[in-house]
Amino acid sequence: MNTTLADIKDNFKELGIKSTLPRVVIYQALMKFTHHPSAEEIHIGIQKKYPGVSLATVYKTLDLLVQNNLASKVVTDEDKVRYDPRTDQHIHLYCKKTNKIVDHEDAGLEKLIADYLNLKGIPGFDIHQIQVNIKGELKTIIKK
Amino acid sequence: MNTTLADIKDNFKELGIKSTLPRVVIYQALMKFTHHPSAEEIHIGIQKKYPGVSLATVYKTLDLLVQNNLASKVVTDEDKVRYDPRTDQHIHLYCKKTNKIVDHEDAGLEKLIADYLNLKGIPGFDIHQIQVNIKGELKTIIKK
DNA sequence: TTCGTATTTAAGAATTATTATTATTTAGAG
DNA sequence: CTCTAAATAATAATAATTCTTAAATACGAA
Ligand SMILES: [Mn+2]
Ligand SMILES: [Mn+2]
Ligand SMILES: [Zn+2]
Ligand SMILES: [Zn+2]
Repeated sequence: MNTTLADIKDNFKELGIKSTLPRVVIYQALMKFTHHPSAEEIHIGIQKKYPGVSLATVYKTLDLLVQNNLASKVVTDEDKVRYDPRTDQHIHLYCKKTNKIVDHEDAGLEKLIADYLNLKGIPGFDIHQIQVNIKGELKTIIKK
Repeated sequence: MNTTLADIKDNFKELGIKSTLPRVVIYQALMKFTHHPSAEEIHIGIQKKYPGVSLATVYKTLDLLVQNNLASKVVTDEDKVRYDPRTDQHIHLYCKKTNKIVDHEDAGLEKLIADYLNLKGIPGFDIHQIQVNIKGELKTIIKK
């Protein structure tokens, strides 16, 4: 993963994005979360180490990342957008209990769907992206 | 479809919902739209025939419908919720061009996914609902 | 290494979808 | 037809996000 400070700076430079501390910190924080944080969560998350970064900057930076394909938006039925450090297609599990959204890898299922739709298509519709969201509950794992 | 005024009133009565003109009108409007309207669209849509219904009532009624399983919420990456007069599982096509969201019937695909997940399951996760959203563009149909 | 400048930032105001409050109206049980 | 709990309209409040602007900063050029 391009997760070190130097990597991120290179990453930004390649895209012609000015490398500022707030941006690096926000991007790192986004990558650290596993449950797809909101802008506010990221803002809170960076407070300890980097106080003073404004919430507006968090929003603008997240937008910038999305625009440059370094992140994507994830919508929920709450009134806040959440962010994903991945931009490739993958399945999301939405936990109704914890409100966590976690990634789920299932290449088999994704291929099944893609093949089916490649073959059959959708009349009158040009497919760009297929999203599979699975709602349910994360089970509490009992370690014995 | 239970779409006549009498049907809707019966429908409401069965659920113990008081049958008021605003509610009937809002519910009818929701069913008439095919592209999954926002509360505001519904509010505007009913103005001509039934002016004076407040936007707050539209919101409250839509919530009531959702609570009683007569409608469901549909989220998008815009900051407004849209509503669906269906509550059964079905596929949505999101048109990036027109912002329309249209239903797509494909029992074959839904069964394919359901069977696959029934068999394989998702470790550590209790599946309640599977949502398939397909983003892309509605093709302009050229009638000759 | 400086500069110079276009870009970015922090702060706070503004916007916008949605929800809450409350006085008034109304559905519908009796 | 009356009575009353529930619904409505009007409007204020809330909360996520965006906008505005003056001050700070990155970074290419000198
Ligand atoms: Mn909102
Ligand atoms: Mn909002
Ligand atoms: Zn993800
Ligand atoms: Zn639908």
